[in-house]
Amino acid sequence: MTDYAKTERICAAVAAIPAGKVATYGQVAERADLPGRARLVGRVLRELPEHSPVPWFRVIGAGGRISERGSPESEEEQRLLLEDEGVEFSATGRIDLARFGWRD
DNA sequence: TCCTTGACGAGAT
DNA sequence: CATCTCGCCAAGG
Repeated sequence: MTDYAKTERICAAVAAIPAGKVATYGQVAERADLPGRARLVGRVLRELPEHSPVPWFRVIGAGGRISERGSPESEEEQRLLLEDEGVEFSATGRIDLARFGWRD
């Protein structure tokens, strides 16, 4: 399995998340047939080009929180994009996976 | 080639 | 809730 194929599968898994729902890194990894490779998912999303059609913002950490990265602007952008789709955040900034978590 | 760094995660303390 | 440890592994130094 080439690295390119892994990236493709991860992007496909992310693209499969319906609007208004969110999935965890680990969930995406499983879906991409790469169980236990959550970090790789984070890597791939980090490398995505600016205007990628991949809905990277629908991927959050297992705790229902937006993962930290260098810039707070990007995290804020993610929150706004999700809120635009109807995803709600608690007062502590967490998303209720029971309500907005993606399941087939 | 070795070592460090992570958009991670589950479990233990 | 805050740390820590460990498993995972691609990239870059």
